[in-house]
Amino acid sequence: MRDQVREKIAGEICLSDEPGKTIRKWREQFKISQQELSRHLGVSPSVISDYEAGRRKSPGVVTVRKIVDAFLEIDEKTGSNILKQYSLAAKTDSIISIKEFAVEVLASDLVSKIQGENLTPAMSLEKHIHGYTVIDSVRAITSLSSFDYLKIYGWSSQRALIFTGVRFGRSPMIAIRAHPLKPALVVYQKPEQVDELAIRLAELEGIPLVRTQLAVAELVDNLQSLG
Amino acid sequence: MRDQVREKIAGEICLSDEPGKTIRKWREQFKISQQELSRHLGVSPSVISDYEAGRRKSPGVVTVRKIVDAFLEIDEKTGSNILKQYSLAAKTDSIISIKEFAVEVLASDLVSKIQGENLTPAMSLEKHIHGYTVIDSVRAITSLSSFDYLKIYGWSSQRALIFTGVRFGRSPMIAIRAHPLKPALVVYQKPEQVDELAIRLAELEGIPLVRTQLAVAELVDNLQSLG
DNA sequence: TTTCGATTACGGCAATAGACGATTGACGCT
DNA sequence: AGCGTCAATCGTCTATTGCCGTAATCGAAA
Repeated sequence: MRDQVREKIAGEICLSDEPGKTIRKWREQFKISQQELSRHLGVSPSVISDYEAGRRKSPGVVTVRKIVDAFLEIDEKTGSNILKQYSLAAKTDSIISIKEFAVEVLASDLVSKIQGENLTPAMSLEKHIHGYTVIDSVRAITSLSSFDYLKIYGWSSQRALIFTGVRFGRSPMIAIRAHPLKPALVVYQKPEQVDELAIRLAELEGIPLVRTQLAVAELVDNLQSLG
Repeated sequence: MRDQVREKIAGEICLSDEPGKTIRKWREQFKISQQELSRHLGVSPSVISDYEAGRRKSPGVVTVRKIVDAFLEIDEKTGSNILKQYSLAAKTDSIISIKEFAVEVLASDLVSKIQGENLTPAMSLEKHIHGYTVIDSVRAITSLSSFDYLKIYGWSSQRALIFTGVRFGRSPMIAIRAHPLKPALVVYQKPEQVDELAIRLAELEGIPLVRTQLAVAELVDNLQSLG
């Protein structure tokens, strides 16, 4: 990814009618001052200013390369890349229960334990589950950000995600599709009904989708007795 | 797609320790002779030979740009065969239009350009936009995986995501909340109506949500005239 | 108001890029 | 052998880059 960003920036500067302005654009995006950039490159600050002002109509590729590499090196030195900008603040009131199994559990055993009905028979339940998370999906819609999904996944993405308060089951599947990490199993607890689209999305992701009619308390008890 | 290949080649030449060799590599892959390239650029053939031999250690970006554009133009004159072959990413059905701005654009300017109405007045439009993606949201639901979201975001998450085919606007916002990268601006193109939840989700993410009644073609034209 | 840090504008200069033309070499075809 | 095409090498010249230093400007803070 670093090399792709590197190439992207260089390409953009190279192709710009106003390479100086593009250099500035990227420098600002990296939140780097001209002073800092000039120090890093070991040149006078007026050099950077002149480049960005377009004094040089056709900077050489060696110069462009040095500048682009400086952007990346300074960013890495300060540890503030894009992904790390995201807030670490987390809200956990959507997580009803979460547990890592001491011993991995077969998905089929878990489904049996919660008297689950497989809505995606084409999906194998011969998977190993390392843990589960029970999520209040009504709360999750409004209170969970992307980073919170990492909390939901806990230590392993090889887990069962169980959603309570589900009406048609679309929203959880949409969120799962959008997130880079995928669960091993998805369970809807007492949904009003399960939308056909939700089943299709599950199949597209290759994730078994299961329905259970157990109450939340019983569901959690049964899950905690596993592993 | 053409612009991506263009940028790729330029970036590669620019970043190469031996730009001359990289120029030759791409010329050969486009199956263009030095003679043909020199004729197209209106320079002496020895100029091309000198560049490729590395006689110039740091060719200027204007020169690189001319050369790259010559590759593409010559290829296009003969049926774009190489350009098609070397597309970097298959354009998914869901991406109607995508572009990186050469110079960042203010969100407020973009919104004006598409005659947008801000549905989240508490959200500032004083943001810098680096690019946009126009997404067919009906297709996106079933056909886009998490990886494809990275394509949507292109190289900068400081972009405007524009969703067409929106009914209530819930699904796009849910997907955005679930994904680690956040856009700077979300636009719904001619939604049936915008669900209150969608607005709330946008506010929770601190992302301005805008509605536009422009037709897709006009919307894309206006966007492409930016930056 | 003063100070300071950041940025800008510009003169100056050595080194290099951009481009030309002449010459040479390799190859295939007639 | 002669010719055309393609490519390589090199001397040369003009324009521009890469960089310096200096002075001025700007905005924020004291």
